[in-house]
Amino acid sequence: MFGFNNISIDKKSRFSFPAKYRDAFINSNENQIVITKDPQYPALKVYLGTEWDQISTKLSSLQGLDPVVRNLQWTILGNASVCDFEPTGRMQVLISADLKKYAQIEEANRICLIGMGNKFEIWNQENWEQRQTGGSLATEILDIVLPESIKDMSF
Amino acid sequence: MFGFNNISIDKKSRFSFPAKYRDAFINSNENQIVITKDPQYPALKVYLGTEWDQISTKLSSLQGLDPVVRNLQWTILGNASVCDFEPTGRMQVLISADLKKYAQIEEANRICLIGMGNKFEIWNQENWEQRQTGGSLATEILDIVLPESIKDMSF
DNA sequence: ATAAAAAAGTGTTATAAAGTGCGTTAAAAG
DNA sequence: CTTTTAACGCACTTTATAACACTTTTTTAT
Repeated sequence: MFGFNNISIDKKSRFSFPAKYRDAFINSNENQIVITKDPQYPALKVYLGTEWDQISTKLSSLQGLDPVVRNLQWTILGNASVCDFEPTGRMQVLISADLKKYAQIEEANRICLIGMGNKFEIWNQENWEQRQTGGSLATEILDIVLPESIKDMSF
Repeated sequence: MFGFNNISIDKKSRFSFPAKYRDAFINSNENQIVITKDPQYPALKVYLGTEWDQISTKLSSLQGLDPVVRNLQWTILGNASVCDFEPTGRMQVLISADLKKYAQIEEANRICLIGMGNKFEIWNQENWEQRQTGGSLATEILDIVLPESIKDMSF
């Protein structure tokens, strides 16, 4: 599940996964898709249900009294939108108004869906291009000092 | 049970859980909801009855001579409001005047209900936004030195 | 102490908005 | 040229919320 896709979102804020990923979804028996905020960039993360279960379980088990951990829990768990998903059907997923706003795709009728192996990212086209050509984005957050407990996690 | 929801509270201080959580409540056979104070932030914690039983049992069994433990017991146990809850019905819950005040949602007719997996948080919208964008809140309490006995608990 | 009034809590209904499903058309791929 | 995929439009369903009516509890005044 790799690669760049420029796809449309309809008036009700739905997009469909490109057909080329269908087999992969069917093979790993996915029936849920989870979209949430990227903790560093104005972009969205898209996890398959099986992957999400692992990440969310681990993240919610961490000691939430550490402010960095608590912030990650808020961002990732607190913004997760879980959608039922049929790999044999239209593979359509709704993006909530709140997540659209965060990724700055409120107005857009096109988004960039980037396959990153076990997850996807959703970007506003301009932000993606700027990021690719080395520019930085107004809202990005880079200087996080991570506590030991999450240094071995990848989101 | 994840995700961000901006929902209304009516004139009588009731809110209803979004319908998307209904199945989860039914599956875990919940018939009680507990709302209490968040020990660190001006926010509320919402536990399912089954989860509450575990947390409250464990917390009340701790040695109450440690001032930090005692404070947590007061805050969490001493402010808990237990509501009957029918997952198959309207899923409505009343927020007491006292808890509204603590979370600074006295005037507001909207709240943020944040699904964090096994629990929810309720925030006043402005506080939530400020917290998410890295700001700190006047009433938050961060520098708690935790006794060993609660380091493995997550509230 | 009792009655009246006010407040607090519970439940129902109506309606607008949001979300879902599916058929059709247009575009792309084989 | 045929088949598959992507995008669009429409109709239907579900959900959220405000408005209203009723019951119970608390407060106030006599």
